Formats: sequence, C-alpha cells, structure tokens
Amino acid sequence: MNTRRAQILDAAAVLIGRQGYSATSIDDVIKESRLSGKSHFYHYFRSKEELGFEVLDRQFERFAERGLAILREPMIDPMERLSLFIDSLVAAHAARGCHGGSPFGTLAAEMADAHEGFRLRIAQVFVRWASQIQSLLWEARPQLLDDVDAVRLSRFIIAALEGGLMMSRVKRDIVVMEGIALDLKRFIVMHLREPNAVPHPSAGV
Amino acid sequence: MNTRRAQILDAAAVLIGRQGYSATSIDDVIKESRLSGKSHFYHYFRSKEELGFEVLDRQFERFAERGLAILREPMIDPMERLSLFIDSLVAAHAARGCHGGSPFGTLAAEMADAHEGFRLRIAQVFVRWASQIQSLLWEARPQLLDDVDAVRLSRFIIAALEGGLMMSRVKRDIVVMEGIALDLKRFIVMHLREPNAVPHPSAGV
DNA sequence: GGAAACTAGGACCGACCAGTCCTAAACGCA
DNA sequence: TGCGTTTAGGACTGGTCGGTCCTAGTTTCC
Repeated sequence: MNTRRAQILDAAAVLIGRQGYSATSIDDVIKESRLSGKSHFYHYFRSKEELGFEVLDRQFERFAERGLAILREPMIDPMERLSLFIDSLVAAHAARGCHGGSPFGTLAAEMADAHEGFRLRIAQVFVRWASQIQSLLWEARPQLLDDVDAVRLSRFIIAALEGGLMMSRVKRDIVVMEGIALDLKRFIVMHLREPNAVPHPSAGV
Repeated sequence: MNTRRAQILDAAAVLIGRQGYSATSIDDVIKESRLSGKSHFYHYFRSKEELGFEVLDRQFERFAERGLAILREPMIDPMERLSLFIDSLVAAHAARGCHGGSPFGTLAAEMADAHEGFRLRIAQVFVRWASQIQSLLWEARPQLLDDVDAVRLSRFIIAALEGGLMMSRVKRDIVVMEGIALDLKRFIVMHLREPNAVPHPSAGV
C-alpha cells in the first residue's frame, strides 16, 4: 500500500475519531497530513465518502493486527486471552489519555441513521469483531457451561466495551473504563464451569 | 415553558439524535419545527450552541420523567424496578424502529473530544443518571451481597445499555438489544444474596 | 389603548464546504 | 532520454453554514 495514502488514512482516522465525520473537512485532513493542496488529496481519493469508507476498513485491519491478534494467540488459554484482550483495550485507551482515537464508535453513533453505506460497513465490522470472540469461545467450550450463548455473549462483550470507552471518554477518567473492564471480566467468569479456578492470576481481580 | 420553544427543542433533539450536532443545521431545525425564518429561530435561541446545550438538558429531564421514574416507584421491589427500567429502554428503542431518538449517545460520541462545554454537560447527565441507579441499589442493599460496589455497578449498567443501543442501532436489529438486556439482567442478579429467588417472574428469562 | 412579545419573511454577510481545473516542477524507472 | 506518477500550489465554482439586520403584521396582557 502506498505510504502517502496510508498517512492520509491515519490522519483522517484520528480527526474523524475526535471530531466526527461531518465536522472533519478535507482541508483539515490535508493540513494534518501535510499535503500540498486539494488536488493532491483528490489524487488519492475520489471523494470524502471514499476516504470515510477506507478509514473504516483500515480501522478494522489495524485493530485486527494489534488487539484481535491476542484473541488468536495459540499458546495462551482462550479465556486468559479474552482477559488480555480487554486489558489491551483499556491500556490503549489510557495511552490516548482517555480521548477517542478510533473512529469506530464515533462513526457508528454519527452515521448509523444518517448514511446507509456507512451503517452497513460499520455493521460488518461489528460482525467480524464478534465472530473473532465467538471462535475463541468455541475454542474454550470445554471450560464453559453448556448453555452459554456464544453469539449473545460476544455481542454483550463488545457493547460493554464500546459503551465503557464512550463513558470513560466523556468523563476523562480511566478508572471508569477500568471498572467496566473489571465487571465485564466478572461476568465472563460467570460462564465458566469452575468460576473459582481462574486459569491465571492476572485474569482475576 | 414556552410551547414554541419546546417544539424547537424536540425537533432539534430528534435531528441531532439522528444526524449528529454538526450535521444538523439551523435551517434543518427551522424546517422541522415550521418556523418562519432564521430570525424567528434566533428570537428563541442566541446560538446553535445554546440550542445544543438546552437539548441536552431537556434530554435528561424528559428521560427522568419517563424512564427514570420507574427507578423511583416506591411500591415495587427495587431490583424489580431496575429490571423494568431496562425493559422500558428496550421497548422505547424497539418503538423507534431501532433508530436513534435520543441525542445523548450521539452527542457523547461526537462532542466528547471536540467541545469541552458539551463534554462537561454530558458527563453531568451520566452522573445524574448513575446516581439514580446508585440510590436504587442503596435501597436494595438488604438483598445485595456485601461487597457490591454500587458506583461501579451503576456505571457498568449504563455502559452496557448505551453500548447495546448503539450496536442495535447499527445492526437495525432489536434482538441484539434484547440479548444485551438479558445478559445485563443476569449480571445484576449475580449480585443478589439469593440469585435464584427472583422477586418477580418478569425479571428472569 | 398601548407596550411588549410573537410571527412572518426577505436580504445579506463572511466563512467554509466539497469538488474541479489548470500549470508545472520533481521523481522513478525502463 | 523519455514516460508515467507524484508533488506542488493557486484559482475557482456553486452551495451551505451560522449569524445579523430590517420591516411589518399579529397577538397577549396590563
């Protein structure tokens, strides 16, 4: 992938994540990625919409590389991986100073009812994300209770995390996100056959 | 309160809830609330920002009237009230056809990093909402385990609900929200001294 | 009856918006 | 050497934005 194009997408992702899509102008993106002018931008993208779509696609790829990679780590116990994944989200949020860095939640709230193309793409990211967690839960099924609904649980995990990130962002308080991550882990442990036999100390309180 | 002013606020709340703040123009609001022109609007509001602030304030009042009133109903068991409150949010979301009606989540995601005035007001709404749940949990403390952290639990409930509403909105599927509400109730029941002694059948599955 | 508030509606402002068009210099590679 | 891509940058268009100003008719209430 072209370096310059990637730079533009990164800059746009940050701006959209902070300000939203409609509040982010092409000129903002040009300024942030130090392009020479409009025509330089339009050399790489046909429209603002195309930029938005690709920011969204790239968002999941980036996220898959960093965060979701933990979910697939074969040497670690599945449920331990889930705990580490939650920790990594909290850590990334703390590293951003409780500011919005990923344009995902922002775009979801802004475009869900306003732009069908964005809505469908965001829904697709949700599905891909959830299916990663579902296959992890499938892998951990010997440890899990028989009546665990993997689809429902994966959605709940994502909803709690996204809602927590939003709330923590508004309050500018990492403790809020840490508390939600803690409760979420307690909920997940509830689905184990032996809730007290936590596979690794760091997964607990 | 002035009728016309209230109409404008209602119209603006719907538009902002659907499109976001920056994507909603004054002209949109004028059109939606059938005002005669710009000067008619500016007769009631000094600026778009003032409109946004008051939409947010009104949002909580409206919400307090309808939804949060359930939390204070003195004749019903506290934990049962919490369950009914969650049901009422799901029902309202379903009634809107899984579209965004309340500008709260939308504004939170859009403005948290972009506008300090909005951020502080949204944070205040979170606090007021959470404190309602906290006092309910305090009321229910004889039924609850000793180590229940009411502040943390109230935040978790709100985060899960808001995250669930967002996800359900993106997927346009009420089942998503219903599943999250179900899991959230299961988590809440986990904090009871006698988890199996559910006070009322409708609080369960 | 008169003042104050409300309704109505048009003209206008500077700023910004997404997007187009144009010229021309620097670059990479065969 | 030459050709295609990238960088550079300015001028421009039609439209929308938030906001102001102005005139004038209508209602409300003391």
